[in-house]
Amino acid sequence: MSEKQLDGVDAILNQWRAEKPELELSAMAIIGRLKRCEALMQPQLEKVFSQHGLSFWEFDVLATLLRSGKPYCLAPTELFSALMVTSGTMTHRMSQLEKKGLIERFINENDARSKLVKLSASGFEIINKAVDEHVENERNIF
Amino acid sequence: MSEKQLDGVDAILNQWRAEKPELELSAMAIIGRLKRCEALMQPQLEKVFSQHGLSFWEFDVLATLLRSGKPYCLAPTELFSALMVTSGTMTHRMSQLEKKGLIERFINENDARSKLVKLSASGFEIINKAVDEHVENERNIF
DNA sequence: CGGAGTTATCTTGAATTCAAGATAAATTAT
DNA sequence: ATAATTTATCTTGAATTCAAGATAACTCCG
Repeated sequence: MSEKQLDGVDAILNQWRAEKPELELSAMAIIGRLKRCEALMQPQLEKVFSQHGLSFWEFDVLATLLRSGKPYCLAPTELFSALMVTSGTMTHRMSQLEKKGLIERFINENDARSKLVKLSASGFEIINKAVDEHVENERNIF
Repeated sequence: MSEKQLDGVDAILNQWRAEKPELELSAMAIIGRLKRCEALMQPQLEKVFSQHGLSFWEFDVLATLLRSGKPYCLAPTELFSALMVTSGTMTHRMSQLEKKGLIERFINENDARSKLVKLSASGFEIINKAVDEHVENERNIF
């Protein structure tokens, strides 16, 4: 029953065995395949995003707003914390999404340091459909 | 025995359950955790690289040369194919590594279109040690 | 109240990457 | 042999990101 299909990771492991036989590679094998999984999955996921005119990061921001629930509105810090990017990156993303009309921004009554971010009507429409297809896509990947 | 420790992915799944209960999230749960794993591992791996004065991509290029075996020399196309980046990215990486003295380049006698890439003596020293520690680091991550 | 420290955001400049096009060398077909 | 095609690499310009520093608004304490 032992499978002998060599994959790309096996090829790399074999090179290491030849060049540095003293290395204990079991951990590398697992981490390597984990990375491989991600790399193979990425383009598949992006296919669905682009069908809705979205890039990966645009999907990410809009989906975060959607799943936050009504009124689909968060402060920038909540967003970049959830998305694990810097505040500077978030500033850039918000301005792009605002240009595309997918989000709207407005004053936070409770804290003048924030301009809140909210899904626009069209942003909601688009991300709502895109999420459905994304989830279906993830299921198909298995 | 069922663990009830909520992780970041669980929190996201719960948000989706509240906002869009019709979604079937089992695939998202797995893919989400896979991404989470990668995101958590990355800084840990970079810690070792930086101890050797290397960034992630520098380690990647040098390690690819090392595991190719003597004479630690490949054509640019072999490198960017292995590394899954574009040729333009590879051009940039090679020029940076050459500036740092970690690789050397020279004429390919068999094909004048290529300038071959070879680990320098110092490049070999550095990547050889870095790989040892990297493998150890990967083992510790478990 | 008023200054010190904290927090939220934005700005700037550099690094990294890719896509698309340009260039030059090798290969193939006539 | 030579034109057409393919292959290998590099160049260019745009996109995305981050780190570090700047700003402005809050909070807290005496």
